[in-house]
Amino acid sequence: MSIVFKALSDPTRRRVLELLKSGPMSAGELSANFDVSKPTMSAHFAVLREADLVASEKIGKSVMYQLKMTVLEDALLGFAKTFGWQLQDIPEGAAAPRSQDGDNT
Amino acid sequence: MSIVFKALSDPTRRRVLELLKSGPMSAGELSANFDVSKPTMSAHFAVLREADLVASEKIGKSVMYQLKMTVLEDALLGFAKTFGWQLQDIPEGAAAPRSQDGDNT
DNA sequence: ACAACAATTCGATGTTTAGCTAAATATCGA
DNA sequence: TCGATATTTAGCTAAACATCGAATTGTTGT
Repeated sequence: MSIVFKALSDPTRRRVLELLKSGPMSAGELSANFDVSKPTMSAHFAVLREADLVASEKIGKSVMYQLKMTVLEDALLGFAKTFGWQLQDIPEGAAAPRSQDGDNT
Repeated sequence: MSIVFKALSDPTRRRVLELLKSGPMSAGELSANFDVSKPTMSAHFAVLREADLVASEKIGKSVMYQLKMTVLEDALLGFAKTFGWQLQDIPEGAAAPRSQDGDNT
């Protein structure tokens, strides 16, 4: 659980997860969204892999990354529960309060 | 948001928050629950303070710490929302799946 | 004033992290 | 096999963290 929170404590990694929300993406495609070197991104991927938040599969020259939603959900839920909360899916059409991201640092 | 997750990435700090769930406690009382030095605990408190997860007030010789539930809730919620989840209070008498804590490392 | 206590700050040490460049590895197409 | 492309590994620096014992600050009771 600590390693999941540690993985989430970096904005780059959180955004990687968010990008993966819409489907699997290659390391290269993901990297293109950030202003850091490929090796640095690779290190971030390694952290996410170690936290088991993503699965990786080599396809041809590329490595595809896929979000492991349930792992993320379970970690968050596990913690939330100790504070008397539970997670619930927001219904599809529920006038999304558009990702009011706020402080992303 | 990063600093909140960073604060939560340490089991000692998570347990401090959990202890504070049941009400305010002094630095000393909190420290008594852990097997680390006072200075180390003090550093953990500082991290929690910086993340605004706790409020501190000096009362006599002691410093009382109080959990800032709403800050914790907002941080968690803010992140959960980007993944299509929302937080909900678990109803009081809801046969608590007793804090099945699991991996706490 | 002073001793006792609570908590924090200080200084030292070892570990981890984010970031870089350069080099190595793996795969594909010609 | 050669060259191009994609990703990771190696090796490094600088900054951040965790932890401790010792010293310091602030408060209370005598």
